[in-house]
Amino acid sequence: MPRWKPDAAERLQAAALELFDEQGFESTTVAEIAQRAGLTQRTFFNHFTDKREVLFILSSEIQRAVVGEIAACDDAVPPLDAVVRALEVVADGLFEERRAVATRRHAVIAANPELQERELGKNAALTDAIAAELHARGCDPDTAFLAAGTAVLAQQAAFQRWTRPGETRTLRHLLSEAVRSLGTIVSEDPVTS
Amino acid sequence: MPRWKPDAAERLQAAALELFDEQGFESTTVAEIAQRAGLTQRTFFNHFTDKREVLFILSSEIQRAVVGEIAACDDAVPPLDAVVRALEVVADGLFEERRAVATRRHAVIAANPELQERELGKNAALTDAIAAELHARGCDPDTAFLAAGTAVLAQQAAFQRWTRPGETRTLRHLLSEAVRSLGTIVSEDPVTS
DNA sequence: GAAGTGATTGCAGCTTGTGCAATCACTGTA
DNA sequence: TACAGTGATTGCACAAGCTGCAATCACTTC
Repeated sequence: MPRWKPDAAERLQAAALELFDEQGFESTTVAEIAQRAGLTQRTFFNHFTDKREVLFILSSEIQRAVVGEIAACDDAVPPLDAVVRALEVVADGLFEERRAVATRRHAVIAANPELQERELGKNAALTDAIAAELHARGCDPDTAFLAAGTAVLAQQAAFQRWTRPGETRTLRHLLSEAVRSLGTIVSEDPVTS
Repeated sequence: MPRWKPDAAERLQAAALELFDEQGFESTTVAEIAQRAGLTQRTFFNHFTDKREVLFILSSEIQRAVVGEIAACDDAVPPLDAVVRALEVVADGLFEERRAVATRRHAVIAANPELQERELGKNAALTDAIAAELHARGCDPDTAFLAAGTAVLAQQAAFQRWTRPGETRTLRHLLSEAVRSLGTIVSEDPVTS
């Protein structure tokens, strides 16, 4: 018998998601979360830098996956296309099987401004990481940032839809739909054409 | 003689900007800021909901201005173009004359993750407000979000450059340049063409 | 002259988050 | 078997952010 039950971080995340769902983020204390996971407040802060971070366990893995896919992509592929393809692969590999949890989590985040800000921060970090990778592939920094930002924007729109109750299409499908819409929107703009 | 010195919020903002610049955001306490402004911590929290908010006095005004410009725009103008034109007008009307302060403020924000998250939150709020206005003009919600997000992304890229030391071009100029780059990036993408 | 307004303040209290030292089952080594 | 080392967990003390409530007091209004 191990000294401690395993998967402390996962247990904390599950407890947090339940409590935020039941009572809301603000009126849930870290002590409560830890208690439901059979741990203490101090231990919570050993695993997560702050209360919000408990809902973002996966983001570093997602970021690594996306950047890796871009790096593996042929250099001839234009920047935006490279990023979109990477996001599609990751959508299939990491998101699709987690749709149920992702939807609950998304509802919790949507209900609280602090959590929304943290999610925006994670998206920005993803954008910067993508831009850095594009830069490493030879893109100039400004183009890299715009291409990364455009792709993440499409991802955001697709994710929004993907977590709507009643929506059954895959994230990959919604993503390429969003990218197509973007093409229309930008090409209709007199300044760009 | 008035009972209290006027412009408490502005004084607090000036004091905060100085202190954050001198010592950093984290190692500056709200009590310190209030003291330098000749007030107390309690009064600080009467004016601002939290410590970060003191650097974002103008954002509500900016948001109102942008939305107003879009509303005043001819309905025949396509969505992205309408938003970009509005951002250009506001760039001239609210930003250009504040370049010096904006640059100091931007440096402070860039140095602290919490402040960056708050700025992302403000940009997201702006995006949502723009999308709502586009929707009111007849856009479907998804197109509205993508058009708003694209414009704000360009604004972000332009603002980034505008606050770089040595950069002398106007924000309006940098903004239309960013929009043009976006056009190139998106039109080079096989998926959208 | 009396009553009302509103920006400011003090204070008590809760929560978040950190530093530091201690615990204690498990592991590897002599 | 003995014994030192590792590492996840914990308690405690404490700084700082933030809130609710009641009080102050110059200025305004009737």
